[in-house]
Amino acid sequence: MSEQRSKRPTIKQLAAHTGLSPAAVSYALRGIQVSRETEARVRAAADELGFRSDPIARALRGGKTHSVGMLVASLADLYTQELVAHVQRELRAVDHQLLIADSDGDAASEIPLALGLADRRVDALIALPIQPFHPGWQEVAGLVPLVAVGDRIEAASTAAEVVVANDLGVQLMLEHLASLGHTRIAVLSWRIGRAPLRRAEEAAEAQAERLGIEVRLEPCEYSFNGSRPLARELLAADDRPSAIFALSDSMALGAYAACRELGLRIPQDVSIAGYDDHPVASLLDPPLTSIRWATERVARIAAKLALGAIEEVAIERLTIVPPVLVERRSTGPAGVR
Amino acid sequence: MSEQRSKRPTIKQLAAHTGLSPAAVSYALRGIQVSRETEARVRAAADELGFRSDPIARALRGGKTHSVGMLVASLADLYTQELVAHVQRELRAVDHQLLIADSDGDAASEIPLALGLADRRVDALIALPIQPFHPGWQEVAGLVPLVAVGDRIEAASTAAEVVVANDLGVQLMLEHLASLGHTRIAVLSWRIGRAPLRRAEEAAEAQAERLGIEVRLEPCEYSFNGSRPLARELLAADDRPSAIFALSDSMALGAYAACRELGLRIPQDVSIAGYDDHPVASLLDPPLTSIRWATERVARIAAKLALGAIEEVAIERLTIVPPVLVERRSTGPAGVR
DNA sequence: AAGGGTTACTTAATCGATTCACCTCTCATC
DNA sequence: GATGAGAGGTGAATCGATTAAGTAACCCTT
Repeated sequence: MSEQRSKRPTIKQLAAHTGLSPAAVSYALRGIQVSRETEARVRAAADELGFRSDPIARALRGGKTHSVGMLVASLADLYTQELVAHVQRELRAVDHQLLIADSDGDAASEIPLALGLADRRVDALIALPIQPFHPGWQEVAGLVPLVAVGDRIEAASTAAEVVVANDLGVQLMLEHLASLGHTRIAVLSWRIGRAPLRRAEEAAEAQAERLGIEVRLEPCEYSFNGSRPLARELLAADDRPSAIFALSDSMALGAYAACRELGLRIPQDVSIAGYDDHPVASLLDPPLTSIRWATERVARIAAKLALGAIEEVAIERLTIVPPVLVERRSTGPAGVR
Repeated sequence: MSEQRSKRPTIKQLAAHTGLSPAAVSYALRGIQVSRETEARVRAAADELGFRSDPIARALRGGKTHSVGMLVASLADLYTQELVAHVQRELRAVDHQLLIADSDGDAASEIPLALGLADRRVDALIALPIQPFHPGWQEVAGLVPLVAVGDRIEAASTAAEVVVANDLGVQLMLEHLASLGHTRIAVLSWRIGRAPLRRAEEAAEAQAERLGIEVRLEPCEYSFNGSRPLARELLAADDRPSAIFALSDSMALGAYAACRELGLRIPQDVSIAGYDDHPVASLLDPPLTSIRWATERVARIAAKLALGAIEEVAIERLTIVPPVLVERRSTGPAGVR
């Protein structure tokens, strides 16, 4: 029972073991161009030796790798984590591997990371772009079927897009806050100058003008730990906003924590609103007003589209997901300070 | 400006472009065995043509892939998501790729998934094992440096282990609940018969005996959506437990949701306790009593260990993380029903 | 029995980078 | 000026699987 050869058997060893050529074994394993008898013999030998086809070798030759890449902007963010989890689940069902790259909000690293995934021969790439206008996407799309999620990728011909109408989401929330009498609202966005959530920010500014309210875009790390100190700073200032609208629930959580630290009551002292409607939103104290956009469904669609693009079947090129406002108790009438 | 050749340049094209042999280019790119002049020329050409070394080809030849695999038991779980996020961040800092596999609680798929990651030539594998005694780990460990997180992998000689003393964590919580007068406690665990959190369950049973309380292990999906219906069922029963101890915060969230649905107050009607102390735990209504074990630190350590194993530097073989009880307001005296 | 068409294979090239074995200079040394 | 060492390369094999092209055997047809 010497387990000496810790090496896995190759197709060559299978060939030797069955008295066939490597090519014949390769064909047999895929059940083409061989007799029933040979196929059975090869399969038996494969089972006996514990043969597993080497994905790396197959990839090099140009075949499918049965892997899908996913490029996200912040794995520290709850909704991104949800997306990843759901995509993973879909992929697992069809025995595909998930490769993750996280730009961590750094716009400059987005394209290189995408190219890196393409280099690893992912069969498709699901991207949550932060720089949808970057020309580099064109090169990426030339290397691998590209599925854009959340935002459109304008700079390239993607295989498919699942777009959340974030301009509408922002509008819904700002209208809600404005109707409660809030006129000075801080919007926790993204590290400015690096990776603007451009469309959402533009929508916020447009709505501010339309509604006649003041909206301040605050650059932020896209996570709980990133938003807490910022929220604290904003809320401790003399001219603190009467409402904070975080462009993700994770950031809203940071604002909650900041309120706790400062002894501010939600929503009496300050209203907090989130975005994404993560499962925890309804369980917070108080329950968080947020924008829901069917994270799970989006993830599923994205995964299906990626797999569809791999199989080269016809897929829906553009899916637009309309977000809805979920009003809970973290937003209330603006105080009279 | 024809972008016709969407193919990336290979080392062979670099060779043609510089008038050298492919071998020389290969050496030059790594700065060995070539003159300064040649090296500079090759680098210049590489930049000009936008050359990126093919990780797949390198992997096939046996070199490093600059990727690390991570095998988790439920990507739907919040603490797992945290671990993944932090590991990813560490890897990104050294330009490594993360490959994820999720057994989704299915014990039978754990070893095949690990082998699948090994097949993809990950340089190291970080695993959160659910079957630490499975002999298959030996084969995995023979193929790739293996870092166990959370639980020990008994069946194989791992490269390193970061072990959370979950028996202690379970003990702390059960003592806490017992001291509050709870004598009938439901422990939300794991789908029984598939992937027992064996040590935690054993600890729970041992403590139940020691403390003279009744503990019922309830098989559960390791996530918010998995625990909600189960918790609802438990709480709707006539002989409902006076406390629910969920072995992850995600499952505790499901219990919260169930309480909302049933109109039960926490902790007056039922105490809820979690495990992991996720950032949201303190922001819930009421704040969740949980067990903290430094998720982020564990993730960082695991990543460092994996990278250390890759570099073949000496690393700490065994790190034991002691969990602590974080008492908040979701647990209270047992009611007098 | 010669020709055409299958079937079931084998041989060899290929994917891109690495590395072993070898070759050719140059330069210092005796 | 022969000897040896080292620098700076080149050629070919290699990793494991796939696939185009070729071949041998066989059956069927006329």
